[in-house]
Amino acid sequence: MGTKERILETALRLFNEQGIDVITIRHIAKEMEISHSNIQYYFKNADEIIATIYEQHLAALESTGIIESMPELMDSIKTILTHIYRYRFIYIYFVAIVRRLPDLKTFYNNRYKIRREQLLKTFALFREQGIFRADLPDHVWESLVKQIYTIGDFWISANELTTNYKGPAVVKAYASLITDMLYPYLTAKGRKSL
Amino acid sequence: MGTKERILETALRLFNEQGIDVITIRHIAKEMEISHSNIQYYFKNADEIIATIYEQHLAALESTGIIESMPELMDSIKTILTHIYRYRFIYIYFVAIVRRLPDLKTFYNNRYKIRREQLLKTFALFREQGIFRADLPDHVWESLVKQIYTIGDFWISANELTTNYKGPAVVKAYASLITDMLYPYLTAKGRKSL
DNA sequence: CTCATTTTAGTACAAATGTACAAATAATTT
DNA sequence: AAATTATTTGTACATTTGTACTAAAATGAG
Repeated sequence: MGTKERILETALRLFNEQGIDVITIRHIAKEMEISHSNIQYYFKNADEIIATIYEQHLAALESTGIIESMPELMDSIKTILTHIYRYRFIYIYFVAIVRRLPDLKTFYNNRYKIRREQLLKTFALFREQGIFRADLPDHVWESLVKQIYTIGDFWISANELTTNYKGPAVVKAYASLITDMLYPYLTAKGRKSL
Repeated sequence: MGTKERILETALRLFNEQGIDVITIRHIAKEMEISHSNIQYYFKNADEIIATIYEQHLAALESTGIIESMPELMDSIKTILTHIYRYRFIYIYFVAIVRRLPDLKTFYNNRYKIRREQLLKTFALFREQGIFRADLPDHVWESLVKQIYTIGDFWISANELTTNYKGPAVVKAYASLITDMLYPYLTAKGRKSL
């Protein structure tokens, strides 16, 4: 593994453990036992490291087309939550990061628009399949997408406020929270498919 | 208005506008056109100011007993969201703040426990009144409380990621998001009561 | 008015950080 | 082997911040 990759890995670990407000290039260098000038050779400053990690994360989340069944949806949710957990510092400092790096906001919004469409199509499909209720107005489904996104982006933070779950176990807990979230939208047939 | 109150007001404004990671005692002093030593006379450091503002906010949110009707619930939600908007920096930097000031976590958790009980009781009441569905398992209601809290704590952040709504208008938008959130839990009778 | 107390201002200093630059070392090419 | 390029280190400097301390100014009590 090259120096650049080791920098990114060490930075990710330190950001996750201690936060972007206390970790500087010098801390990362000390942890790696190299000079801070060496890191500067690859990244001008800490913000550039953060931006690179963020892009890595988004690339790993690359969307996989429209989801067509309930088990597929569950799988997708768990995969995404696992990725988010690995890059959890991003979500804990999300607003501070996009304020410092406005470009990332564009990335985020582009992705959001695509995912929103995909999710709405999945919901429509589930209604056709008789898994989801057909008696709910459109704005409720729109709101559901927003709810899922808000919780998807901030479950890590919510958990840290209460520290109910420690370590990777939190992924399982919040995957089932999202399952519960969908429960009242299911038809009798949908509930059986669970 | 005394100097101490003016410090707290100025700090709140600057924290909301620019964030706790960039605003120091010296910035607040410059904005107020007083010396930073003067602020130090009242608060040892910026963390003490943050803690004081947080306590003010929690005091303003003081819980009002169990909610017994749908309109009362809507009112309560709107009131709380308005308070949160006024103190929005807290929610944007929530995790960073409780990491720096672990005592606030205790405050938060005590409040959460009380509110959780109250909400569950309200839901039970609404089921008895035939407004809420009676066919949903307990864990779904537990999860609903968590969902409401997660969104309640992070709607400000979620909005800033997309910047859909600017200024106080955001309160209205997210109040109706929470209304939508409850929609699939309503019975036919409950839907009419809206 | 005088004295004591409270409030405000000014200054100074150490530590941390971002940034720049030159020198040394390692790796690669010719 | 010599020259070139890539990588790493050491150092230095300006700026910011937290913190401490002293002095000045304002306020209030007797």
